[in-house]
Amino acid sequence: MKFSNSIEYAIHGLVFLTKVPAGKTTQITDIAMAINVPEAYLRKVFQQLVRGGLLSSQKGAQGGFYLTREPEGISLKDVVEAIDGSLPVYGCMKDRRNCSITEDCPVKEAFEQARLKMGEVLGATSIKDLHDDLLSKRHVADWLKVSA
Amino acid sequence: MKFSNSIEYAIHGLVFLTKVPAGKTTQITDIAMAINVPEAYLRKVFQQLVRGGLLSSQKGAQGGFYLTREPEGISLKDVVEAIDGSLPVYGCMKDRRNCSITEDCPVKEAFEQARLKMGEVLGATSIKDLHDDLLSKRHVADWLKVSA
DNA sequence: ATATATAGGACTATTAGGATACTAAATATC
DNA sequence: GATATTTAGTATCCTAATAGTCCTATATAT
Repeated sequence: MKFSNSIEYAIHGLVFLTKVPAGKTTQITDIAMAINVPEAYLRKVFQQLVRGGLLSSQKGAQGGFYLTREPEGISLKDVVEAIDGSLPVYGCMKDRRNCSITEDCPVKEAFEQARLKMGEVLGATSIKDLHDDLLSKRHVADWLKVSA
Repeated sequence: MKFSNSIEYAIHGLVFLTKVPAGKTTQITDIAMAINVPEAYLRKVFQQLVRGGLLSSQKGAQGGFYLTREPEGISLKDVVEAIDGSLPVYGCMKDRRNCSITEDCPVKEAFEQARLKMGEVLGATSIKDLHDDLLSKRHVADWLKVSA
């Protein structure tokens, strides 16, 4: 069980856009090249982020993508939910078993609690945090090379 | 992103075994019938639980499965790890991108923190808790029917 | 008008999970 | 010790999800 590649691509794409002056658009070709992921696939991922409200886009000449909100307002939880739909869920198979528990199932509740905790942590980390951390930790070596 | 069916089958199988007197073995056929899941598949799931040390098995006539530890010593985290190998992981694709961060990647750290929190919660709930909850909540209706 | 860029759908490939079937090995019991 | 019983282990199939590509439609700045 792991978080999808799409999530990683999305995060890196968003961190990259943090460096772009507000109001300016960036084309998918440039972003894909900068973070070194397949362009056609990143386009798909970015479409999901637009639908999720994290990005806005402009069609046509001189168009491209830009952040809808400030990077400090975009949490990792937002990204995961925009891409995967939700944090890891306990999917009860009650119809396949002969189980009549219609509510307050303790199994489901335990997993739900865990999911909420996870959400709290991911919700507390923003794209801006990641961007700043990356710089401050001086992994500047080729991070800047790819993202500046 | 969801927890696998195998995990649910494992949990219900383990809760069922909680009702069996210590030292007594139960055959997979009976367990599968009781919790209403495919026998051949449950056998495979139980093999994973044996390898994970949660169950022991005895071959031959009058053989079967039995809990290795007391049910209060088996947490949901143990079950998830025995089946899925680990709680949800952030799988970094650094080799596909040109990224040279070898340690302390903030993205990875954030997901790792979330994973640990989730582990804490799941680690705090035991198979016995679930069993007792199910009884006390009086969903006895057909839960007892299938598990007694 | 036209060049340029995203939107969106169709499509393929690869991988993981769910499920089954069959063979080998262990053991209680007679 | 022979045998019936029962789990272990493996090989296989099916299905669904993820990863990734490509082509066409649509919007827009110039």
